[in-house]
Amino acid sequence: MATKAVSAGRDLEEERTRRIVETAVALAEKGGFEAVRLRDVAAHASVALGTLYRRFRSKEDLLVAALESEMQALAQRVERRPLRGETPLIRVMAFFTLATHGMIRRPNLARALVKAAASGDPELAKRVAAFHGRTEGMIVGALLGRGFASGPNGPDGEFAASLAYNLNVFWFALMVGWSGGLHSRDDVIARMETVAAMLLRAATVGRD
Amino acid sequence: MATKAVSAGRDLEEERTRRIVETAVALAEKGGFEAVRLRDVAAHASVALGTLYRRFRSKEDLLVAALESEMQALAQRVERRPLRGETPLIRVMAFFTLATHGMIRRPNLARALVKAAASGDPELAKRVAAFHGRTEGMIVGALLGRGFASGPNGPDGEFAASLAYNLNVFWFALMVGWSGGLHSRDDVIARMETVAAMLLRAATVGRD
DNA sequence: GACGAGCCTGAAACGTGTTTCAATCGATTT
DNA sequence: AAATCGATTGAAACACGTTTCAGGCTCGTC
Repeated sequence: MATKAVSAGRDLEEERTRRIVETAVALAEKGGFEAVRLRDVAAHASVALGTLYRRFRSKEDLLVAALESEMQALAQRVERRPLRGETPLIRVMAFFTLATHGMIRRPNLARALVKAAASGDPELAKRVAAFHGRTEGMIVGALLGRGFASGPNGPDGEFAASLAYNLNVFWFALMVGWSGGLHSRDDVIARMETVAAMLLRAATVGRD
Repeated sequence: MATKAVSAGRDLEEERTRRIVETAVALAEKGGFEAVRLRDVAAHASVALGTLYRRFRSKEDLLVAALESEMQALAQRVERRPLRGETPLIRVMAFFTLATHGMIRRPNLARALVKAAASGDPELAKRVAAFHGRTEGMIVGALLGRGFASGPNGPDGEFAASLAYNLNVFWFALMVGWSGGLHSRDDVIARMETVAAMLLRAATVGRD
């Protein structure tokens, strides 16, 4: 039967792809961006170099795929244990603290992923934007947690989305700065809190 | 006399360095990051490849030097024609509009410079931080323009510096996004205005 | 004017991302 | 079982950033 064979083939392909991404993550974890040598990735994943290039346009492409996979893990963690807290600021900061720790726990990997995400390739930027969208969804969730969405001064959904976008952009920039050694993990969180507090204050004050 | 000869030597070195950077800018303007092939740069600047590498650690290093030179041009323009406007928001936006147009006027060059600035090399990040500092100085100047520095609700210098830092970080992130084709020039300016308005509102409201 | 130090040059070589290609393999069709 | 078609392989080649080095040049010193 055709379907069976085809889907078996797909499984094989997916299996291979998964192995390639996993290998890339493992190498990046050890030695960062430069340590992800595509010949090594291919060898460790037991595929030929050509196969790797059939799945991924470039090294950055591969690392963006790794980023997507990592972000999905974060999303699952957030889903399983929703962000608690009395105020939107507390909930939002719970999210960014989680995200920051999640990235920085494996610094070499994080730096490699950030570098790939900031590569400037338009094709990749679209995909980066796509998962930014998912991240923003989580931020909106944190913003609109209980007792905020329908409050008299609370931002509505559309406004929360814009806020989430801005917070997300800011966080990404802080990660780029951290990646270059400009500031520490605590700096990232502290700055994030300052800005989040200001944006939220402006949001609640200005919308009577 | 030793001094004379040494300074003559320095002049020659500086002349060569300047020519190298200028060539890099010219090539980047035409074809972006990849078009800056160091063999070509060396040839067009009439130096050997080894000489180029004596002055610059890497391709990114060279482009960061170009970025510094471009930013100095911006600083001079701001100095010559100070930013006018009734409110801090208007003045700050005048600055960011100028800066954004200045970068985006030569898109290929801008993309190349952004990529170099976001490369993640700690050595370069320090230098990028240094000119971020100068940029922040200009932003503080815009914030504290007449009628704001000593007003009853106005931020003092230290607070303005923190604000400037955050605005600058945000602008940089928007440029990275623009660089990948995520948003247009007008998007950058509109988003910048939204965030600047919110941060300034929070600043004035929260400091009675 | 000879000497020495440091810089410059030209060229080769190396590493790694990326491309290419003929031979092979595996699954499907006939 | 033979033919077919796309994917995989292994290996070579190419491009470009980066390093290295031997020889030559410039400039200040003696």
